[in-house]
Amino acid sequence: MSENDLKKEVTDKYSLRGRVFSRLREDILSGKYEEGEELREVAIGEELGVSRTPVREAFRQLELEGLIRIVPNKGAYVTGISAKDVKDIYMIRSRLEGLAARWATEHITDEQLEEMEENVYLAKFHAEKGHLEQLAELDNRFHEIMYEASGSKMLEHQLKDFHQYVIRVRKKTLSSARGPKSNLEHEGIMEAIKARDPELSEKLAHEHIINAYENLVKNGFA
Amino acid sequence: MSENDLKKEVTDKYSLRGRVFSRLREDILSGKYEEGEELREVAIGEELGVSRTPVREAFRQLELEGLIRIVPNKGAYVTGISAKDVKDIYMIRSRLEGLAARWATEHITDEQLEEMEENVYLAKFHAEKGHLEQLAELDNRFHEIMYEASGSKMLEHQLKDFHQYVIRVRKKTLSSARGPKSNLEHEGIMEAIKARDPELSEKLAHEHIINAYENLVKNGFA
DNA sequence: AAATGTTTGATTGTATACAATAATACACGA
DNA sequence: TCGTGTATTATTGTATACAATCAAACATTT
Repeated sequence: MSENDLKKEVTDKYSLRGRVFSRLREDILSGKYEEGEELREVAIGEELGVSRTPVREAFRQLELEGLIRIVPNKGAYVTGISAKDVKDIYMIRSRLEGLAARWATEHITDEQLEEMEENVYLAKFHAEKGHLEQLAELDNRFHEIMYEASGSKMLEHQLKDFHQYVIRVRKKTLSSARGPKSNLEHEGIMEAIKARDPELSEKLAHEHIINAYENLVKNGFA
Repeated sequence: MSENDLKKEVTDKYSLRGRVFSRLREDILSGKYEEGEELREVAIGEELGVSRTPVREAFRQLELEGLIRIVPNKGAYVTGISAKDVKDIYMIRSRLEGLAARWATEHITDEQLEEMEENVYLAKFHAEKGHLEQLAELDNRFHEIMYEASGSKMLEHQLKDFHQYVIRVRKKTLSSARGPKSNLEHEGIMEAIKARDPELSEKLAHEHIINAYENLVKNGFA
């Protein structure tokens, strides 16, 4: 590996620690554990059939990922996300997604561009049919394609990190009917990328996230 | 604590793990350990007088912070920073510093503004005298003030994270003679904040980081 | 009854023993 | 000599035992 990520992906799926980490992350994001709930080392260990050691190491990582909060000598608690946190995340994302779009404009490959076009086209279809599930799936994928096309592991990692929180937030809100409008905006971003206009693609991607946030607020996010 | 940080600061200075973590981070950032150097659990433990357990837990955190890279069943290696990483970091920072300046414009307190003015004033003095050490110190502090003034723990945490890398990079380059120009730009940002012009302050802070990067390149950063 | 001290149990923090893995050195045969 | 297989050793991965800490229940004193 010539180019090493600064923030390494936690991909050690075959160690117990890695499995505990992935599993706990999933469970927290899916809402299995409530906000503020206390996670006990032995209980988690027994549930997953491992000792406390790998559980503790996974805890340390989850703490740094921001999913749990460890109080020394007390315990580990699932962190909550405040309304302000959500706003901050979306505003930060808006800037970084803008940057990703700019870089994608400069580095996207033909294959990636093709997948993007396919994505937008397919989304249009599902929007007409009212398939919200598939629409959400395609929405996520569109952004991932853009991250990958940016050609920056650093930025990709940052944005994927934030995406975790977005997923958690979405769980708390009704899946809105923004799908079609969102897809239209995707199309605009894509066209700007195709036109090799970094200025425009950055601007549109930026606005896209702002719009998503405003939609969230309008839909009564607490 | 009503508002909880999403990404928790690692502040557990009184546990062995916390001390190992802080110490290793310092040593890596200061350059005591070279890029690619392998860190062995027992060796580190012996050096700090602790067993492997706290060392391992600290390793997991350092891995997520991106300072080391853990290869399963092999070892922990100090990560390197490529020229592209540096560029990516500066570009990402440029956007986030812009956002921080915007928010600072909206949320800065009188005390913070006063410290900022003092900072710029003092820096001007040291610039004239050619005190590079103090100038660099004040430079760092200026940005920290802005992070704090942004009123966003999320953003503050992100930017402080990146700052780590900036420090490492600076170690590798001659301390440039950019100090005075940098301070002039700080003054501009501050004036925009004072004038309550978020648009302008974001733009200036953004450009400030771009300039810093270009200076880095000009000064022959590899 | 209120406040304070004490005991007890549960939980985390750390050290250490043992298992699994990987790299190295070496022996052996083609 | 080269390549392959095997033994050895060092290192990480995991489990467990013990120490330190905290919280809650209980007792004691005023």
